[in-house]
Amino acid sequence: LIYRGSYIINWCPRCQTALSDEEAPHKELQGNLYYLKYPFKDNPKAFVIVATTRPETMLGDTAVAVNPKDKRYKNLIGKTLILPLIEREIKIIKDSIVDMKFGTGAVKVTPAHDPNDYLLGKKHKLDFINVMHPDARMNESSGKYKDMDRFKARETILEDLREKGLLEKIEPHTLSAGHCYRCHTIIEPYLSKQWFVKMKPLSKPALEAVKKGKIKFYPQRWTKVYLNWMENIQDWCISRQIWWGHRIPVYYCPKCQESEAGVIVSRTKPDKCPVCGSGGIFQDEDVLDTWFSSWLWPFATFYWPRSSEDLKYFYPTSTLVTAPEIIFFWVARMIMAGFEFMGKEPFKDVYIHGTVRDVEGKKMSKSLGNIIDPLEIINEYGTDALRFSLISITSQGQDVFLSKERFEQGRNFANKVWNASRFILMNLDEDKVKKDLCQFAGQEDLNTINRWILSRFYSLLKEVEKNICAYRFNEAVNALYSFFWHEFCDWYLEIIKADIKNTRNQLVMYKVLEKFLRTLHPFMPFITEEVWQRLNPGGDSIMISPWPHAQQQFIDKKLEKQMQSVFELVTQIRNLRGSIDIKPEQEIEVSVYAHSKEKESLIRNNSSLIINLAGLKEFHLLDGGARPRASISDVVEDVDIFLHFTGLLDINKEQSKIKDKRSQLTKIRDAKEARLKNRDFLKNAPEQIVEKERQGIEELAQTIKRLERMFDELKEPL
RNA sequence: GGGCGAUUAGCUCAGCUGGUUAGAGCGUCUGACUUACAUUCAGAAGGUCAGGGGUUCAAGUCCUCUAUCGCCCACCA
Repeated sequence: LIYRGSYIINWCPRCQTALSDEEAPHKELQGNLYYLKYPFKDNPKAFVIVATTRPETMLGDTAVAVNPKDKRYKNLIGKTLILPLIEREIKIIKDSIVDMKFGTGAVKVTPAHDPNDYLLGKKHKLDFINVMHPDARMNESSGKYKDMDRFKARETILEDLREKGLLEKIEPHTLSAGHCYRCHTIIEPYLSKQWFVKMKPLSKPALEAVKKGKIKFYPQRWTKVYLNWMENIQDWCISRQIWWGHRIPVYYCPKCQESEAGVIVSRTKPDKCPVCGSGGIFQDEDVLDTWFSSWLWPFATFYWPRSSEDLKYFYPTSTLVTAPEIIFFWVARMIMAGFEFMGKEPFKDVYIHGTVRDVEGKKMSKSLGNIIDPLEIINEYGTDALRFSLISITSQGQDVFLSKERFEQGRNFANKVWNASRFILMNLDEDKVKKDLCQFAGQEDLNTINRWILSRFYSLLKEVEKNICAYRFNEAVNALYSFFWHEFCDWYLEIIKADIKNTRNQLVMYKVLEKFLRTLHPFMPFITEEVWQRLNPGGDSIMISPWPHAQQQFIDKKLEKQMQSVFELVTQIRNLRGSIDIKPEQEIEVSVYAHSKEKESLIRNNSSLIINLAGLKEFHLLDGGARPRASISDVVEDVDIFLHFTGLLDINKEQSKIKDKRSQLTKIRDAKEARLKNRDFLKNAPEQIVEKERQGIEELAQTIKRLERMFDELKEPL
């Protein structure tokens, strides 16, 4: 599969090494198209005009090519031209590769300096004249331009041609040229003897594997990019004229090196030439492309080619995580090497993450200098904050535009975790928490709030697991964040605070924190470890503690829903209180009327919780009848809320609030009704959906009625 | 010349197989130094989901076209 030969390769004149196509990315350049006149040998007054973007290469021209179908040149094929400045005789040849529409339809052919021209040169047996030194100065084949830099030579040549009247015109032209990935110098297509790998045979199993789904890309869209590259794969130039790398294991006999037998592939240096017996053997000076070493990574890291337990165990691996630009360099090649050397794919999943860009959208890189230094972020915001924030803003391989403010959220969350943990540690009675949680699986022993937080935790755990498996790390992290902050801290800890020494509360707050830490640990390793050590002094590291087991028996979706509606009730009471500027420390009296028995008992069971959270002095559960006197009111779901108010009340203001809410709900109801009526909704929709829709409308209608009643009643009792 | 991504609240972005009144963080506004946390707490305001057309009982989500921005690939001299 490996061969050596002279071909046009990407040559960096600054690094003075060959490069693979992947190492010479094309970039657009604002250049010119130069039209040069090449006179006929038998009639120096007549010309063929050729167009080129690199006039300096004309010194190496060995033909001019035209399309055989091109009427303009039909009669000129086979005629001889005089190459200006060099005064070389060159022929006009025909080839269908020539695009009649580009330039003048006649193209100068420089077989040693252009890949297409190289092919033409081979095909038409033209001379290959290299006109440049390896550093892109013109060489001895360039006549008077010898030793001039390629761009200086370009200018000079153009001047000389203009002087001779051989420069027809110059047109602005955008072109794209390869640039050295390392130093950004414009690549010179250069004829050079290098080592290559034949890629077609290698690509076959690598294509199959992805097509058949043995290897999957996440996000899926990269599959197409991979397949497209693999299908159009070109042979790989693997020799480099640089110092660092694996030296090519090839030895030459100085005398015999031009023949195949004088080129010896060997792990160790041979004593003498197998052909002539000479002892003056020397090793190839070149090294291998770094990726030619790297593509062995999945198995070379496990002692391949020796067999080992590690190799058996770790090959193939499950997931490779990398950046999009690495797909061709590394991923594709590891897959090819995997099949070639191991007979098996090297990994199952390839997760391609996004690129970190600055606020202007430029890729962050050391060479551009637009990086945010991670160490700086760590100093300023913390290591976990850095990690957490990066994960939370990276959704499914989308690029991220990074600025420093992003890390505040991570820092704040770390702070929250720290403080909540501190609070729990401060109040923890150790003898109360060394119990197995499972004995409570039968529940009754636990009150609703404890059952609720356990249900929520295990629901969260399942969600985190699901999202990790789907490579949706941001979703996993956001779920952890909102659970801990907005459920565990905002509601659960606030509620149990009043009775924190209670044995059940102790156990549950401890267990939830402890399990939560383990779940969060992969995303915030340091702070979770620190808290963990304080929670289990002298115990093992959280790193080696098992991932929590999702205890399905604690999950109670109905309870979760019920508690949510209790919390909404509390929020609504706080809202009412806020709307009339009651001081927080002032306790208030609230009555509620539930429109269903179920809701009524739910509220009754949680009344002390409601009283505490809403800061109530008195709380009444009404059983219908008249509206309490001197009160403002609101509705939430199927509950009417009345806040007793003994001071002044701006009736107009209250009425207009109710009116606003009424019109808002009416709008929604109308829209729903219209949808239900307009089309024959009932005919084709699943019965469930229709029923749900109807219920929704019915509920809205009732709420609106209640609001109207409140509106009317508001003036009377006062 | 091909291919891909983006367009959703003032800003930065989530929204997985179409299904309650589209979410978060920041910012803004109102209130609170309530002994875990002011890197905090309790509330509020803010969106014709880039635009046109289509499929569907139902579209931010599917199809199609257009616009703007960005990226990748390609041997047009």
